[in-house]
This record gives sequence, C-alpha cells and structure tokens, in this order.
Amino acid sequence: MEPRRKMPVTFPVANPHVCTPAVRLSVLGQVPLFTGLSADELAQVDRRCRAHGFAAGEAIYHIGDAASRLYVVATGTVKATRFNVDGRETLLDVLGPGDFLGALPALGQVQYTDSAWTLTPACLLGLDAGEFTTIMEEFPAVAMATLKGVSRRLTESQEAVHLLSGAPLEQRLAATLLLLAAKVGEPWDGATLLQMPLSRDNLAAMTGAATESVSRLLSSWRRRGLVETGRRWVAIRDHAALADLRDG
Amino acid sequence: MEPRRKMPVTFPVANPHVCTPAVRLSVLGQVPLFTGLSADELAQVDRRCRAHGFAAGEAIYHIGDAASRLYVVATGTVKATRFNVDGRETLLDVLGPGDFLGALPALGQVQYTDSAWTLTPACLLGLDAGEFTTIMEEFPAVAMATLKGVSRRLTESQEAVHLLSGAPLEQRLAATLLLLAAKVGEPWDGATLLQMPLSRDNLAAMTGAATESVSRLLSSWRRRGLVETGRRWVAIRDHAALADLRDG
DNA sequence: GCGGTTGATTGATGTAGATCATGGTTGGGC
DNA sequence: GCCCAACCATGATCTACATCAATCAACCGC
Repeated sequence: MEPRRKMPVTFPVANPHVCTPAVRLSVLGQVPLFTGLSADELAQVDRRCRAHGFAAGEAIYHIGDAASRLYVVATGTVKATRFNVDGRETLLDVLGPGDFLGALPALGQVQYTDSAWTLTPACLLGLDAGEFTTIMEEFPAVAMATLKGVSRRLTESQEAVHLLSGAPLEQRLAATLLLLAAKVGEPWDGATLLQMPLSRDNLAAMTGAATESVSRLLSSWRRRGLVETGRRWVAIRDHAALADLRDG
Repeated sequence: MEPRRKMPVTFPVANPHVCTPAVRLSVLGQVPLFTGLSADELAQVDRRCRAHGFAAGEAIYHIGDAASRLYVVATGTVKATRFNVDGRETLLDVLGPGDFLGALPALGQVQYTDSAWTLTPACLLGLDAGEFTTIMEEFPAVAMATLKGVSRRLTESQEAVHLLSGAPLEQRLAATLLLLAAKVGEPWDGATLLQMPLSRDNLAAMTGAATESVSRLLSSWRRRGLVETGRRWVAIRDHAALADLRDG
C-alpha cells in the first residue's frame, strides 16, 4: 500500500474560542437567520445576544435540559447527537459558522430534543429563547429565515431516514461524505478536505454503522482512488464516482 | 391459534372525498396552522383556498414536481413517501385531519421533496404557494404556527433517524405503533385501533424492514396479547408493554 | 526525539433480518 | 353466494454487517 499523506491542515486560528467583538459583528451580518435586517436592526440583535466560548469536545447543552437558548455558530464546528440507553451515539447533524441550533419553548419544545457538543474550539452566540421569539415577532424576515432553515433541515433528515431504511452502507456513506463536503468541505490539493475533525467513529454515528465497517469501506475507496484518508480526516478525490455510489 | 376478529370498523363517511362547504368551514377553524385567527381572518383564508377531493390510493403530488401548493388535510389520511431506484418505498409520515403537507418555493423548496398519496378517500384544502406566503407575511401567527409544525416534524424525523441507526426492529416497530396510536388511533373495545388503513407493507415502509419481518413480529406480539391484528389494521392492547419494548 | 494514548486497520466469527418460497385468509366486486 | 386479487403467515435459506480480537500508525506532551 502506498504511504498516505499525514494530516494536511491544522486549525488556522490560534484561539478561536475567544469571541472577539470584531468576529461577533462580522458573523451576525452573514448569518442566514438575520439577512434582510438593516445595520440598525442587526445592532439590536447584537445587543441581545451573548458570546460563549467552548473548547473542543465540550457539551453545549444536553438532551432533556429545559430549552432556554438558541445558538448561532460563529466559529468552529458543532455536532448534534442523540444517545440510546446503551450509550450508542447517533450524529444527527454537523453545524458550521452561520448555522443555528437549540430549541424554543414558544414552538412547543420545552426541552432540548438532542445534545450538542463542539468538535473544534468554537464560539457561539447565544440568544435567550424569549428574546429570539420577540425578535421573530418584531422582524418577520427572521421568522421566515428560521422557517427556511428548519425546513431545509427537515428535508435533509427525511433523506437520511430514507437512506437508513434499506440502502446499503455504501450508499449511506457516500451520501454522507458528499453532504459534508457541501457543508463544511475545504478545497485542498485538488480535492475536498473534510477535517472538522472527522473520525471513523463520527462517520459511523452518522450512517448508523459500526466503526469497523466505515473503516473497511474507506480503505476500499482509498485503494480505488476515490478518497484519501488519515487520522480524523477524509478528502474526496472523485466526487462523480461517489455520487454514482450514492445513487446506487 | 385463536380465531382473530374481523375488520372491526369501516369508514364512517359515505363520500368523504366530497368536500362540502360545511366541512370546509368547520375544518379551517380547527387547523393548528390557523388558530389565533379571527373569524374574519379565517374567512379571508377560506376565500383563498380550494377544496380537492381524492379517492383512496390517489397521488396528490410527486417528488420532483414544481412545488406549487400547500395542502391541509380536511378529512381522510395521507402518506408522504420517497422511493429509491428499485422501487422500494419509505413512508416518511402519516397525516390526518388538520395536518399540512406540501412545499413552498419561498422557503427554498423549488420542488416537492417527497410524494403524497391518499390512504383513504380524502378531502384536502389546497393553497397556492404564493398565497400562503402572503398569508404568513400578513398574519405572523400563521408563520409561527407553521414553524411550530415543521419543528415538531423535524424532531420526529430525527427520532426516526436515531432509531433506524442501530435499534433492532422490535424497538422501531413498537415506537412506530405508539406514535401512530397518538396520531391517528381510535379507542375501540378497550384498545387503540389503527385502521388508516394500515397494512404490514405500510409498517414495513415506516420501519425500514421487510414485510415478512413485520408480520412475524406482530404475530409474536399477538400471541403474547400485546396487540390484535387483522387485514389492514392493528389494535394496541398493551401500551405499557410496547413502551417497554420501544425503550429497550 | 520519544513513549503513551487514541484512533485506524484488518481478520475471524456470529447473527438479525432480508429474501425466497408456499399456502392460507379476507373481503370487495359481480 | 362465489370468485379472485390482495393481503397475511410461516418456514428455509442466505448475506450484509455487527461484534470480537489483535496489531499498527499518528499525534501530543514532555
């Protein structure tokens, strides 16, 4: 077997979990949730939210906790998960800068319906649930953007249900990699690099598979030149071939 | 084996797919989407929507079609499905009176992301996508109710993803039956009757299983007294026992 | 530079549930 | 009342993938 490249990239920011005011302002203006707001209105939102810094692998909230906040990811990546009784983890979603997470009692979500953990050091902007509800009432555009975001996520989740209902692992894993590539992929040496970080375990939790099965499949794809892999990263070399696998 | 009861109930309405004005008015007032609207405002909504009658097993729209309408179920039940390339069906959701379905280009959904079919004769109230967007802008309460509905469905879908990611069929089927019971179950002879109609095939498509596996499991549960079953119906006798199975 | 820890790979074996096959039942249509 | 197409049950077999087990490689802290 040819020797594989070592970890290609490291995290570019020294202390990304320190949320500077500058970062905070520039982020708010680019968040899909708040597009359509004037600079003035954005400032109002900014005043009502608070920055939270997290190290890698920290819990943001736990399933079952009283839902008190909505978060917007400023920097870093976050995973939303569920656990079953014997500790097996299902990774429901990976969130990057601009994405939101949390729950709102005003929408009938009394408790968080998933747990959230940072994958990297991260900075999140937290909005009190009541505040956000007020903002939505005050600015219909924000309510609309929220609806749009939730709808998109519902469609993605239903696609996941469909794939998990009978598609072989090969299809599920290919679909997951391509989705991640679109979401948080970075161009690198002619390929698309996923390094959120992305372990075999993470991929297994996303596809409803065992870690070993993911490892085997990636090995086979590496031998065929579709991907490159390393410790906690995957790079996609041949998008078209993966798309073929995904579609059966 | 003891002889099983025959189909316990038939559909109560002679021609439910004929949407009388009376039905239409009484429905609109009870739809979660439109609670909070005054009688006057409801009349405005009523004026903008149109009733569609369907026989059992008819298509309402197909995945990939240009998204042009939002529907509200007035009477009857409807399933939302996806198909994979070799014709295998995944049943994403079952919708009853008061539920809504469809897609809105204004939310970035250019095409329908699933197909919808009637399970029974049904009457749906259709709203032009543009009209509904206008209504949401005009009445923020409607936008909020829509957001609430989509959020609830997202949570349900994520629960399905979690169960499909590794839970044994026993858990998935128990969870599905209990969810359906809460959604469209009817009290009957001390049990909860599901007769939407609900075939073994439907349950298989909901749980990501083969029809035969569902049949086997239901047989075993019937022998243990947890359920009663028949052609296209299931009745839940022991909720607690099913809840135990669902939770592992 | 050098362990030690965490993560990845690969092989051997076990099993839940799919698939294949067959016969029994039900209820709607005539 | 009879027919028959759709639906259901159950047995036999097969397989994708989980699980168990062992080794190896990469990064981190010192």
